Amino acid sequence: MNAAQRPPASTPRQRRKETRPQELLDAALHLFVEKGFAATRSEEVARQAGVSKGTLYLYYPSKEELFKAVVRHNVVSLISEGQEMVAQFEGSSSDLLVCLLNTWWQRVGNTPAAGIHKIVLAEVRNFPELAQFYTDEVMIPADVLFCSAVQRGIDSGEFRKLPLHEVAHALMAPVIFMALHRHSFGACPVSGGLMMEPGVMLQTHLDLILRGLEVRAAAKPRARAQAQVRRKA
Amino acid sequence: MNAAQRPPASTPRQRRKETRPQELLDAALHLFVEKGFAATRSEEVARQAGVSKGTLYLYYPSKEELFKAVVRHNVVSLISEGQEMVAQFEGSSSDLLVCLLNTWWQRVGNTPAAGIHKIVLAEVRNFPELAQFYTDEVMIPADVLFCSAVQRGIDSGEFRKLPLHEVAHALMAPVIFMALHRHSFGACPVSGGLMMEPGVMLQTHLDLILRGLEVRAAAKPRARAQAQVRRKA
DNA sequence: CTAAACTTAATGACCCGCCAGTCATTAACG
DNA sequence: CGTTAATGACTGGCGGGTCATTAAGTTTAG
Repeated sequence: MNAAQRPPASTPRQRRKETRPQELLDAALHLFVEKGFAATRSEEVARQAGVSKGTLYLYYPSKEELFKAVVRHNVVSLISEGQEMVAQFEGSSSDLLVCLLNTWWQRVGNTPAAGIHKIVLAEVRNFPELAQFYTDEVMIPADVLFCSAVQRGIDSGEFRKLPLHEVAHALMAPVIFMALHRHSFGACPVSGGLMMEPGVMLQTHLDLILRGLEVRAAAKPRARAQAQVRRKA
Repeated sequence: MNAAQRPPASTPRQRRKETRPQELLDAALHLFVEKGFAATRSEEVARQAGVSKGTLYLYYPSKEELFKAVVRHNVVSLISEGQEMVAQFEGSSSDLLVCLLNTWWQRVGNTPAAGIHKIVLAEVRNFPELAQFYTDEVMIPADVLFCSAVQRGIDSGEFRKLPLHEVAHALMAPVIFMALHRHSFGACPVSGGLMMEPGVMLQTHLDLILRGLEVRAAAKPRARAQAQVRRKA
């Protein structure tokens, strides 16, 4: 919307080598999340950061490299933070999961950073190099992080023995999915959209899944229903 | 990949008014899912259907209308099918959910149709008209469908009383999310991708969530952990 | 302390390829 | 021979990336 807000409208052609990269990164994050990678024009990123297109290419050699820089700056660091939390946590594993998901929501889901996943999800097939980059630097570390938290609960006897990756997936999917929607439909001025209170959603989800993970309770009435349908397929 | 496979390479300029729309729809579905809406060139759709670009515009007035036709043809019908299943089902509500999710996976998740959601998720913000269209014709009916299945379980006393929309969300998110990934990273030739067996995933997810929904079990040790974190936020 | 000379951040006009949608022309079919 | 399905060259606009030019800030000379 408001182009060139940094220079107070009276200082064209400032030389500020130090602060440019950060400003470009911020502008790029917002626009990428809003429009997607391919649909974002590099000139618009420059404008939003208060510089010309040429200046942008002075700091980042291509749009793709700019995008990678955005990812590195906004996502990668958060994952190692999470890993530390898992390593240091002292309460029950249920509480760890509660803490992990709540923190994720505050630090990622509720910020533009979550929009990055939307972009990547939609566009990796058109940009194979980004697929490798994002898999290595984000997807795999995040998976490891959540698997280790679940493993902790299984080791301590607090959780049932279930397939690690699948549980991690069931754990993350609803929150990521909600974040995705907030950055697509949620940002559209559509009457009748399915709004959902994030707090209620998180609480309900945790309530459901932690009960599902608990080790007690009589075992297998469910397994039969499952098998029954499977036979049909 | 293989352009113009319909005409046996020796019959240019066939007149086949009846069959063209279906062929164009098929070609469009594949390409939209693979590349996204904006990135798919209309000429390529025509090529894949074995006609020229001009012919495409003879049947659909614009790319956007073509897309809507694809959605109507591939998604909308499936939802009413699901509604019928809920109405007619005679077993327990747990079995209904099992059946619903398994069917969804077979009929949507595991087909190109699921890729449509990926596109929409990523691109609605650039095409506001599509937002309204998809909300009205897909999102809301699907939400109603799943909510009614959960409501059925609550009414019968089989499930705990929990917020409807949120439970429906927790129910659908992991399967839709898996489908999304199969159409993005899953389709990339990336070494080290997080592959997941859909069968195992579905089973684990249902196992978790159905236990979570069950009405028995001592109630609130979890609620406290939740509140504890909330206070921190 | 001023001014000329120099270094380099910043600019934006320009190049080039791409693509949605059009329309005058062509030819299949009855 | 008339109707109309099908064609593809064409237009107009867009956008990534470049590069010769401009000027902000710095150093050196007088």
